[in-house]
Amino acid sequence: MSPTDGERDWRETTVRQDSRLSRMLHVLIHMGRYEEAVTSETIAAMLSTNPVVIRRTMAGLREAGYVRSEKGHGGGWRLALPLGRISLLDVYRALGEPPVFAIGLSIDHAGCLVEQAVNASLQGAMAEAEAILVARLGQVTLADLAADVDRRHEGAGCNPGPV
Amino acid sequence: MSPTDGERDWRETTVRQDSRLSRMLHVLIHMGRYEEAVTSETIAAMLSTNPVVIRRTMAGLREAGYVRSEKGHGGGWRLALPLGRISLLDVYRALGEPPVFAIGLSIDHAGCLVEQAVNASLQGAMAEAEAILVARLGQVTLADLAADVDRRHEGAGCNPGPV
DNA sequence: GATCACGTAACTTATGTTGTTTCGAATGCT
DNA sequence: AGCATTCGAAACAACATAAGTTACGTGATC
Repeated sequence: MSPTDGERDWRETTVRQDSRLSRMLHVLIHMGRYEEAVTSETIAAMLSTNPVVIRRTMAGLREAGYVRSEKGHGGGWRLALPLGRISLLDVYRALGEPPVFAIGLSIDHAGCLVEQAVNASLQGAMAEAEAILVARLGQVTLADLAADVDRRHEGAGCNPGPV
Repeated sequence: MSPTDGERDWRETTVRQDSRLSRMLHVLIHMGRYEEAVTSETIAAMLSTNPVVIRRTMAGLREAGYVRSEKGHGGGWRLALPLGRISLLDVYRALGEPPVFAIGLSIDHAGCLVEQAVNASLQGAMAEAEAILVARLGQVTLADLAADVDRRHEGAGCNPGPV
């Protein structure tokens, strides 16, 4: 019965909910508190994950010029810019602008006017929502968040290792 | 924390990009053009998918009172309300309010002030974006979309089966 | 009662972040 | 020079969930 056997043009993309932005912001703000280089291992312990995951994710930030990495003794990661020069939007973009929405459009029937109308409406709403999100992310710098932290309590931080 | 009681929880979960909303809107508008019952099989052919997927997805719409299903000869799915009485938001909610965002928060370290500040900022931005999205979805009815279709072209529709 | 069509359960598929291991390359200390 | 440290990158498994599929039961119509 299956109407279209060969047709696989489903443009379906799976998107695991992506916590890279949240995690990298966390890391960068911590880095802003210390001048010394931080190793991937230390950061991984901080986030309860693996050093390789850290390197993989921070690679985008390095290419965008927000952090630098150094090998060998005393090496690790350092901020390349002050926190005030990095917005949440900058980090988001450095991560490759991962998909914002978990809601997708079905584009099976490009010629169907109903689908066109549906998708145009949904797309418009999502574009507007994304514009708001991007605008807000662009207005907040990492320094702003660091100040929030100071406002919440003096000097407390995350311990490396599990909570 | 817990800014709002009904607030979505941003736990780390995998989320495949969800085209159910788009697809159901598509189906409902088509149903608005015919008075007769439409079988899951016909709808499935229309969307190049499986009847069971249709039943599974439409179950939410039925429970919410937007469609009715009848078994046996001449059975199938019918609208329970005129298109003008159903907003895109209604459909979204009938589907169980699936996750809007593919961006998640890391909540590994509930006691970490940095994480709290990061998540509060991200959550605020996402909540605002979601509010915009919900507002827009609530303003558009299925009848509005059907009118868009008429405006684009007279009477053309999707043929059951592949495009 | 035979057929049609939905209802539901159970299983498989597909996809991308994440987790992990492993090797190589570059850096710095002894 | 030799060696420990640390990043870089490739390769693979794990995980979660919408979508796809199969199978069987239930109820309505002819």
